[in-house]
Amino acid sequence: MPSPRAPRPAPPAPADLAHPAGLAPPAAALPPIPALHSSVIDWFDEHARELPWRRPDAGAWSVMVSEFMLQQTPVSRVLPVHEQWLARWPRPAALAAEPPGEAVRAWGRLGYPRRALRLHAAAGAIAERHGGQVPDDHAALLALPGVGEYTAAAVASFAYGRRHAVLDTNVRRVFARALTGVRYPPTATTAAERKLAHALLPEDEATAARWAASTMELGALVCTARAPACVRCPIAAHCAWRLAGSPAHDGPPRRGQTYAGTDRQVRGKLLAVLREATGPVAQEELDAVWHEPVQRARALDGLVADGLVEPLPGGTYRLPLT
DNA sequence: CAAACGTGGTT
DNA sequence: TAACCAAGTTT
Repeated sequence: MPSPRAPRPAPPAPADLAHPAGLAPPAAALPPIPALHSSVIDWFDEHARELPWRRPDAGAWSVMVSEFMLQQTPVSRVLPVHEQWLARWPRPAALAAEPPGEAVRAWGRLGYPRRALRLHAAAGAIAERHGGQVPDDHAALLALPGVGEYTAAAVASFAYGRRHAVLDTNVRRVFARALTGVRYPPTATTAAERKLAHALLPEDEATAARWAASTMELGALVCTARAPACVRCPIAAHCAWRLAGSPAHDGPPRRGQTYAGTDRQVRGKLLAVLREATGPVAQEELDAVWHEPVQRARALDGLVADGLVEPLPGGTYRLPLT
């Protein structure tokens, strides 16, 4: 903790940073913030996975494609699709030159296919408004379709080394445990979390970018949701949650999303047929994927409304050409 | 701000 | 096996 007689304005005390919401203080003080940075970054230097979008020669487009694909989809399933995607569309303009349906088809079974549509639209915007170069500015990134607060910060930070708080589910969990002392972060990102993340950001731009990647990787590999591997954690000795005895999550139940029988499942089945088809698909073939006609029609209408499916005059359907 | 939005692996 | 979880965004 900084002395009250510090000769110059000291950075805010760790305990204050960690408890903007007035939660109980941790059982022990954190080390100086720079030491915390070093611990996690040093761990990252030794244990980071080698991923295609992290290679030195990976461009901003590769990073951006990975970020879209990784929105709610595990790395292991993204890897092969990302590789094919970059081989086929090495630059945004190449993707933009093709019909959106091709993006949806190439998306395969990654899930949430609207992301493919948005990535295609983002590529078009980049080609038209940014000279074909993925913007390095957070605000410009945020203006792109499918790019939210997290993705804008991630692309700016990982692709361009810019200084941004990158708050994904991994980082939020690491901060919740190590600094706030709770097992899980709130359901939605709060102002307190943003404040904490910004306060912890290293001053130096390159270090800040490294810190962002490091904390995210720590959450993905060690400080995992169900079974954190604290024995492998570089900051376990300082973790507020551990020091508090690793208390169980107290708030409301995490989240439960049933899938069977939902419109989402029906949409998935319909789109799977259209992805595999080479030409227009007859209504009857789509009817075969789901028995209940009302829900089936609602799902198909939804896909059309979302621009994922294009209805043709003859009562047939295909992935969108425009 | 809660709900919608895919898919598949793990516990 | 039902529930949980995975680098979120949009409405």
